[in-house]
Amino acid sequence: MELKERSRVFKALGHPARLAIADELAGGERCVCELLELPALSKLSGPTVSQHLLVLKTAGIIADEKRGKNIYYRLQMPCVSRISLCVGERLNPATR
Amino acid sequence: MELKERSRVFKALGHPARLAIADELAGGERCVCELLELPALSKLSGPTVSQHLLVLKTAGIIADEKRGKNIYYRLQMPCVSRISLCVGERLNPATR
DNA sequence: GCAATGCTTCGGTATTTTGCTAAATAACCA
DNA sequence: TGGTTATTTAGCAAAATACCGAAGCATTGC
Repeated sequence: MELKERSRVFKALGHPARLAIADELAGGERCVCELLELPALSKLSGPTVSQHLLVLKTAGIIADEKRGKNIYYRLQMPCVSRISLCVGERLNPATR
Repeated sequence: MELKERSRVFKALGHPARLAIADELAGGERCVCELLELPALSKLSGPTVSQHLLVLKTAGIIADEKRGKNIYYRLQMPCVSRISLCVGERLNPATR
């Protein structure tokens, strides 16, 4: 049954908006308001982004913490950033 | 726009059947008939598995080659096997 | 040529996912 | 207290995905 669990992690990353969030959080924690500014997310409504955050959290990829008025998210599965790099390299080997 | 392309790779791996196929192909090339025998795929119909193979191929994860009566698939993105391992470790750190 | 095998493509339905607006909650400030 | 800001939850329509059976296409063996 761990196959299903493992695939849930990939599924969570399998959406441009969510991958953009993971990429951004690889650079350190961000509050939701900061994430909303990302070019890749700027066309989505607040609730939609919130929904994507929940998917990532449920998969165990990110964690949240409330501080004051804001909620901060951070990457909880550090290997995700390495993964993303590796896939990116494979995709356009010509660009290197 | 490479964000979308990269997320397509994750999306492709984000299904138990397809992840099982990728796992299996990490051990070397297999014909479709062999893949159909995998426990994780044994409950799916031939057409369905074929469909999953197409998704993986479209994402650039696997490649196929016809030899005689059979079609053989192989992993074209080797880093995928490493990725899968890394996620697996993260998921149940207790079991190690 | 004909039948059998291995796999894919087609057409359809059921389920899941995505994204929205409106409404709720929570913290802060005046 | 009442208003404002930051974010989530609820409910819903539209789009995408998953799955199947039937039909199609090569290739092989007789």
